[in-house]
Amino acid sequence: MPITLASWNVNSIRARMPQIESWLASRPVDILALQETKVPDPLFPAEYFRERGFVPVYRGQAAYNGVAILSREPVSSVAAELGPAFTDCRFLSAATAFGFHLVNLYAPNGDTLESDKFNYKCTWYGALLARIQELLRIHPHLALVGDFNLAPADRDVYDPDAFRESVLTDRRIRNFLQELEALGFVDTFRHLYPDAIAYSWWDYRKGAARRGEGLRIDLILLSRALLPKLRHAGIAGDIRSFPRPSDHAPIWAELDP
DNA sequence: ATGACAAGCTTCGCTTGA
Repeated sequence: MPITLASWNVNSIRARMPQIESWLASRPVDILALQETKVPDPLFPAEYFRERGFVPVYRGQAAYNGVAILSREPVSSVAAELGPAFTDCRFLSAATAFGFHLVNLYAPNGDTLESDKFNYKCTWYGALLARIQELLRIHPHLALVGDFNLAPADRDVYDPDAFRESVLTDRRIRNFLQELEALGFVDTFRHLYPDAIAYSWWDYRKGAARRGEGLRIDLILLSRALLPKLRHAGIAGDIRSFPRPSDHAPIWAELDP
């Protein structure tokens, strides 16, 4: 049986419990990384997931950010600190029982190119890159998943001209992905489907999902050592037509055990 | 030039998201 690794920016785990339940029923997963849980740790619905056979690890805060890993098997070496300068909950790494180390990330959006938030996004990505370099030396079988707030190429954007000066497509941000690729990481979906047009996020406004106007900003990257195990990858875009959806779809990859 | 949806907190209005 292949191992299913999935990632989903749920935009509030408490608001999204019905959708999480129905998606997990339609596609059983072995390990699921969540972003934007928007819940402090004491209020995380840990018991709900334990009752359904998951080991939950999570690091959240009120209102914003928040990351979690739900695993069918115990995890170890859990780390949530990216550095003293980063107090927001956007990073969670763990050793899994599925033959790889996992990093779950929720990259800052960056607001506008001129904003302090964009400077923070660049600083954050710099720290992430340093951490990944360290981790990769120790754990060559490394999966890097989450909401990157980064569209790798113009074909990942429904209207590239409209996003030409965007914090999601800016050269400095795309360079961080290229640095990861230089370390040997591969964008699994793009690797399997070089020409596919598929998105993982749609604006809630303007009927963007219905019109097919989205972005592919959620990614599952596998290290060079782990890539030979990749069998399938996909984006569960149909989740967007369900009631009260997240603005992001779950993404998944199947790996050989 | 602007808002449009959605969620949570600052809760009947504001901030943030992407």
